[in-house]
Amino acid sequence: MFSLNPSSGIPIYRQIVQQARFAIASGRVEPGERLPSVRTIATQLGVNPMTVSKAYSTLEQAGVVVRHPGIGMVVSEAGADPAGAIDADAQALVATAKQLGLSRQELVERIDKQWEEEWIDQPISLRQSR
Amino acid sequence: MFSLNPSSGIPIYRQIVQQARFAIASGRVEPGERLPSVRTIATQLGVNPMTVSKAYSTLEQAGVVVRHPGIGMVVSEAGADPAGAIDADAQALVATAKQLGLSRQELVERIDKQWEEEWIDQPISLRQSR
DNA sequence: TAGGTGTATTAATTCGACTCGTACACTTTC
DNA sequence: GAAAGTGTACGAGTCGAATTAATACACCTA
Repeated sequence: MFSLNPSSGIPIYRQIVQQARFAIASGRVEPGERLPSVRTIATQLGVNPMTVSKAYSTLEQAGVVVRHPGIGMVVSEAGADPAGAIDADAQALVATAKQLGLSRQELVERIDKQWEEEWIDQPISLRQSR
Repeated sequence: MFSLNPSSGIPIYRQIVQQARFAIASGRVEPGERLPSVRTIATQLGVNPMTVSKAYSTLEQAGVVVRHPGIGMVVSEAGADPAGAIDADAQALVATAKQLGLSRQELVERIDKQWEEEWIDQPISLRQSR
């Protein structure tokens, strides 16, 4: 389910977070389902269990999964909503915009401009060889 | 014109950048006007001129000011537009949103939600004692 | 030329991010 | 209760980027 790209420069735990998010956002793993155990992934990827745990903690804090003691990490209902993943970034942007005295309208215009210009980067998970 | 908050944890040169941006965005310094010289600020704040220079370089790269050799840093016309200051953040947000498969509409909705919830943090420059 | 402007270069240092080893608390299952 | 599974708190080590500074330089104005 997970694979690493050592040359990407992206930290291991972030790659795991990202891939889990895409797996969930794309419906490959549905709410209520379990993610593979920390040790399973750690063995597969050849990394320390703590590294995987850190990825899972990040996902939990983001509300994507819920920790069930003795069971594992289960995908939450809200976690299936991909919009949640960008709330942190959105919040930072809004804070800056308000500090600078921008109106909501002006901010949205700025977003639109970026939306048209921005290239779509391939997600890491799709770059991997399988 | 500038003051430091040593306990803020924010790097000196960033504090300078931020305060210059607010000074410009608020109209305290208008396009065509000069910012104080590197050495003037450095002496006032008790920091190295290079630190101030780094702040100025950042502002120049952002298009807020223009370098006039032998004269100093002059506020540019475009620099007065506060929207430019958030482009970098906006771009990051849009990239993430596209990766997650959000539509433009969904992203804007997310922004709106944050807009209503978000508290307005006092800008650093207003926190300072004068 | 004298006095002002910003900065290239280099180095020291700090600081946080990342990863891992170990040991632990907890739940399920038998 | 015992065995085998779950995630994690704690601590240490490593690494690299970010920050700041000292110095010397190129440039422009008057």
